[in-house]
Amino acid sequence: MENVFDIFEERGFIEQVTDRKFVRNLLNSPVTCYIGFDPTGKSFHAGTLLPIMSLVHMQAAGHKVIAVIGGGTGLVGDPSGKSELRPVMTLEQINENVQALKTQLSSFIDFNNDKALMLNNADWLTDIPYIDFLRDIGRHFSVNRMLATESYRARMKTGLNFIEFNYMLLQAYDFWYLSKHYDCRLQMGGNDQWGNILAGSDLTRRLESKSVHGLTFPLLTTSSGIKMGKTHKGAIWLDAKLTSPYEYYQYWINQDDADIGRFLALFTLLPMDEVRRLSALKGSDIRAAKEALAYETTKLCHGRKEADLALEGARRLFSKEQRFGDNADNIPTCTINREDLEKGIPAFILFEKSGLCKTRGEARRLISQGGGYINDNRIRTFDQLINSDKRFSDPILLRAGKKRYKKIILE
RNA sequence: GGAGAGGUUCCCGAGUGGUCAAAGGGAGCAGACUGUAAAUCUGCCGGCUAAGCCUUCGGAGGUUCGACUCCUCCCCUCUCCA
Repeated sequence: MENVFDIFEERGFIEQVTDRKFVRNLLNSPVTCYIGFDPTGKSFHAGTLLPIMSLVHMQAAGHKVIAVIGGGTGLVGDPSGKSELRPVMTLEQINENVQALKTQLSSFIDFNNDKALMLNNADWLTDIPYIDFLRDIGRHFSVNRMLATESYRARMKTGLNFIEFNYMLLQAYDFWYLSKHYDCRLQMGGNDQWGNILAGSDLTRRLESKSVHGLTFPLLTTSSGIKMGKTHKGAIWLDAKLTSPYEYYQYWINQDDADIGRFLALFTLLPMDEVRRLSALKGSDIRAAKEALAYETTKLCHGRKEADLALEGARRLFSKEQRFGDNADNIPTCTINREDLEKGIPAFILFEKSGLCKTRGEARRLISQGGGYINDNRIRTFDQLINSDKRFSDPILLRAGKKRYKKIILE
């Protein structure tokens, strides 16, 4: 079997490694590795997809993976890569999130027969006596060196409080704990975790005279510099209830040309030959590559059926010939009271009600500027009365701008 | 605890008694051009069926015809001193 390290390198997963040769060698035989995840939300989002994909590859290569949900560290809050203190979460919130994340992750990773583990670091972190911790763990950390790390240095201007300062020790403790109890030899994570990973590796060496390693992924931003997985509306969630498969598909198909090749390698499992072929496409042919990216990512996250639907729906809406038609698709919908519509609803109110615009003012602006469409006809005046007479065929399709659609269902 | 600086609309950041819903930039949205891309140009960018009205400038009070701008108290952040 091919060494995952090579797969990682080929697909662009690697930013830094503690010791390239050593780690590659280590991965020649089955190894246990871990990645920590924040329990800050009830769902993972596109920004956490990269580490998840790395676990998928690790597992496929026969390694044992541990996903650590930071139920304990979440109580403290990681300052890495953040400019401000994060709101401290309550234990209940975190526990709720941990549960949800567990189920979600299991659609990517096989947790059967201990092939993979999901642990909550609250289990070993929350009961440590403070004095013991200081004496056994704290003494191994040089404050001078900690202050020199990128993650802390960045915070020297804006401020860093003691609880955040401690985060590094807790994550280091995790790595040590996992190496001791699960023979975990490798920690992976985003590049903002580099300092924390090294801290864990140092601590383990000091405590156990054992060498454990780390590997980080590039911190993904899109070509335009925006953090991966965020849009103006907020995060792109992996949970279908928070981000529908249709929206998820749209998120991916709308990525920059410049990002497509990189994303195909990172976020799909297509063979690299195919990735290279798609990446080589030029001009408007790139759409084919984007479609592949959108389809494959949606399939991985939501399954083949949903991916097919999203693909069809998108094709129907965006193909020149027929903009809308039958209703067998999963375009976002909203329901409107039938009687209200019979009486007639001003267009801008309809746009606001449908959720296409946040406020009526926004809807007014949209329509006035020529961005409001109903069944593919531009609406002329913002307060044009929309009603259910023949001019508007039964499934009313609203469109805001070029690519945001909403289907109106009467009830 | 002492001294100083500061908290402005999504973010950065002007404003220091009326001309302020608040400069400028970024982000975002729309239009044109396109390929559901990028770049570019134009318009928009607190709420409200709006030439007007309403709610905002850390919080609570006060001075004033009138406050984001002045006074009082409180909360929070940063820098230096301990």
